[in-house]
Amino acid sequence: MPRKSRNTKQKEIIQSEIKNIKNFFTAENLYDSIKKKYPEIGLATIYRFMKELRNAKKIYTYTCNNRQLYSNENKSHCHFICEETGEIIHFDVDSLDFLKNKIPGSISSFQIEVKGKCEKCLKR
Amino acid sequence: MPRKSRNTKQKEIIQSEIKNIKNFFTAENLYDSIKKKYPEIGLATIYRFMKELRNAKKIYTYTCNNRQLYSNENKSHCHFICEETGEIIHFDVDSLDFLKNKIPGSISSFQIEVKGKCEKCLKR
DNA sequence: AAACTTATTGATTTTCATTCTCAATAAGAA
DNA sequence: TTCTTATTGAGAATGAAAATCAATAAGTTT
Repeated sequence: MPRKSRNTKQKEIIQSEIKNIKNFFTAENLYDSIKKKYPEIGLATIYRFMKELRNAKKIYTYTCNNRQLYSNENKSHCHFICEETGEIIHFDVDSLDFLKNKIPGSISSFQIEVKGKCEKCLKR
Repeated sequence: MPRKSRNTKQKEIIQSEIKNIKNFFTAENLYDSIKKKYPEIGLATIYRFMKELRNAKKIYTYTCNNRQLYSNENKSHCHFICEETGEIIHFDVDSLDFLKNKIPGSISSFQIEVKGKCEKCLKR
């Protein structure tokens, strides 16, 4: 843990790229899109800086399919996985009432993963 | 995908060991406890058979801390992670109402992960 | 019970996302 | 300009889970 953080070209590049992303993205997603303009960027730098941004609460992180997902606006990530087909369907919950009096602290983000059978499979 | 499944000593051992477990457990947990009585068991066999049991819906699987968790009874797994200390606190939800009309199919299991600041950290 | 087919095993290797290492570079204070 | 040290990028390391494969064994067929 360095005592003082420095502003670098790489951090600017990453942050300005993130600003344009509306949905969830992986480190590889980010790496690929930045590499087009700045081929000299390193994947390790992405991972490192994303961690810094997460600690600074400037982005939110989730896990989907054993991969880390990042988001700069969504404070929740919910998906339904069909156990037959493996299909992933995203959904939203509008209220946090279901967490009321469950959480011993303050909430900054959450994710829900539901497994089951999708409608197509139920009809078969 | 074999056409016909066979009953083996190893499968019996694993299943009878699982029956005694009340909480969530990892493949390593299972491997370690079985190895005491049956040192010849292979870790690959555990992973393989757990997958088979999952597909047969005889156990439920969750992800916690980037590790796969298994359970033979719990149909849900909920935890709260303190972003400051990394402490993990488990909790339960009693009703599935919050998922009503959100899920395009039937639900067999679910997990919730909440991130935030625990009470100790809030007081500091 | 012997022969036969093929599912299963266990040791090992591979995978793949993420983290670590470390020498070289560069931010920004002095 | 010099100096301290945070940051970088390439590549190696990590670790859980999956894949490989020759040897073994389940259980069906004679």
